[in-house]
Amino acid sequence: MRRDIWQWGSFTLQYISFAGPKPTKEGRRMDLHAMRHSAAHVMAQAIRELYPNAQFAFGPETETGFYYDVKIPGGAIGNEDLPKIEKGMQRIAKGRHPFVRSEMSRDEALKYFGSQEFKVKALEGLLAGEKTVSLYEQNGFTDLCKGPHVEHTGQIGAFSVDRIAGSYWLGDSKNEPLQRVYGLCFPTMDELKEYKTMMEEARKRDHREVGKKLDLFSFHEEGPGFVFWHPKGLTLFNTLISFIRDENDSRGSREIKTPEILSVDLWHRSGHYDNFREHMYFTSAEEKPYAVKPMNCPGSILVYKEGLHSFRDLPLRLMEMGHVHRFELSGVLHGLFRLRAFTQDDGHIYCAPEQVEGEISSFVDYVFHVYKIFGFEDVTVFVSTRPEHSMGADEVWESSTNALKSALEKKGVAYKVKEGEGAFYGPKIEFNVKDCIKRNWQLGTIQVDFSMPERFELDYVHTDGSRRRPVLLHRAVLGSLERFLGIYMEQVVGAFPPWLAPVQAAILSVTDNQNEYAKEILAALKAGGVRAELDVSGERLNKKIRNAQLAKTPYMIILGEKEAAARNISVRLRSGENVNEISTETFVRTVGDLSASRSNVLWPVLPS
RNA sequence: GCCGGCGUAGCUCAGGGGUAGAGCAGCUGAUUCGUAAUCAGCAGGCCGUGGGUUCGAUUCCCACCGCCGGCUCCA
Repeated sequence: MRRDIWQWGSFTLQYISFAGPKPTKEGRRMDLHAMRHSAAHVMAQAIRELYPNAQFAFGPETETGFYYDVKIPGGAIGNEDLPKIEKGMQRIAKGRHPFVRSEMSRDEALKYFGSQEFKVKALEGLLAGEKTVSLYEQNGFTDLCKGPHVEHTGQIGAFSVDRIAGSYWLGDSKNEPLQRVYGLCFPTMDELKEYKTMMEEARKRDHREVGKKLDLFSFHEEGPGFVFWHPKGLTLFNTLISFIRDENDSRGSREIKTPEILSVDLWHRSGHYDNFREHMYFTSAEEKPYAVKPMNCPGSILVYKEGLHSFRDLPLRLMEMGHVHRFELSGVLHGLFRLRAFTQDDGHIYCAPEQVEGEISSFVDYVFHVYKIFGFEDVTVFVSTRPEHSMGADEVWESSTNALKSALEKKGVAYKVKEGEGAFYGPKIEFNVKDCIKRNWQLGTIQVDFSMPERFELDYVHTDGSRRRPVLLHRAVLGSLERFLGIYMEQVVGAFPPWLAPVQAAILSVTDNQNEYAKEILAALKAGGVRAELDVSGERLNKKIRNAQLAKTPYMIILGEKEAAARNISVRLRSGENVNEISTETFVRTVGDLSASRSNVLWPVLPS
């Protein structure tokens, strides 16, 4: 598990119910942190029993348990060791061995841990300033540790040794590689089981599997990190774009489109060359250097600079379905979540300084509105401050960060601060949503930028005729459309609402005798704007239904003798319910209405 | 990029130093059937790529590519 809940490309489950101390079956109040930390020590002991020469680095708790970074000189821990380690841990836990704290001077500790190279490094590095250090011992195993721990190993609750992964001393790939052994630990067995069930659920929802099963997209060796959209996936993608386009239009945004490859000079001027180069693709033509755009702002700025702007034009809201390329290390690619090229619903708002707050305020409303439509009701807001790698004066950073905070405060929107997580050109607000299995995802963002307007000498004519510098706001509601679709696929496990479903209706003839009628119905549905497919495969109805059901098709139009004779249709909903013998017009109108309102409902009033 | 694992038919997966198997999907035929898999037959693979070891490699070794899980990074 990663330490931070908003990270994507992976996810972190938050177990709210475990936020604080909790009584165990022993009736004691136990601190979960101490419990997990203690479990790490017990695991270390179990590992040492298996590999007496194991070298231990750090073993902290995580959000779902703990891990320990280990090196086995001349060997490695294998998957087959995990059950052994777990057994060892169970034995130690059963022994109810007390955790005994002691202190010694740093010099003594250096001698004491002489054979543990990482403990020595820790004492010489991180702990160099300490006079004394604390140790914890259980059952003959002593570790350097500041604690606290539970009283004895019997208080550790339910745990399991989960998996093994690579890591480095101090997390730096230049340092020595270590093995990280992850463990899960919860107060009770029920909670451990619940977590494991949830992980199983998450695996089943994996958008890469959904995409394959529903024939939405694929990946190929020939283009690692680049998605290939299939017809059904692209229908989804285009439907999403048309949705967000409508939302933008109704908020006064004008759409533009700018080139994907632009002169390197532009990227020097924008600061991307200095601050973002390692993520950029470069090319050349006629011996002139170009870069493939990793962001859309410079293109938008060129559009703004074309012509003179009056204060009356502001705020000028431009937006672009910008397809950007960003080089990513091969090891981080992950389905639609982490690509090397993706499409942003990327807006750039040029406004007067006094308009910033109002723009932010209405953007917050916009974001909440859209997320709700997708069933993301639980939104967390973060303000990210100046990162190390950045440009601009401190005062400007401070005032723009304050502008963000004050806009949120005036709206009464609660937020948390993420120090040093802003963009290189300005601070930002990030919007996180929680999906239905409690995973957090970062989606939208709005960023204040005083820097680009300066670099590109943007201006507008003020009321008094003087030239003023506008503020640039960068904003995205969905972020990466590809990634958003991946998240949403996992949210609904491929069962898209009618308005998004690539195939809205599957027309199933009961026997071949209805195939002609089925073709008529197909034409009628298509004419009515319903995305429909015909199944005249000669399979039995059961099989046709099964196929449509596995494809998560919202509506199955069943056409048998009865319907053909009465010239009506029967609808089986994805939910299993039926709306029998209605007119094609009623069906088209109903699906149309539900789609127009982006409803999640399959049918307005379910038959009883 | 780094650490570890994996790569066999369109998909899911068995197998294993003597040259490959299942289920589903596909094709053909029969069946014409009312709410989650009709039956039978056929076809389908340079066992990721390139080297090496060997009489012989898909199997063992090495390198590369890709994928998966992590580290780091990130939309």
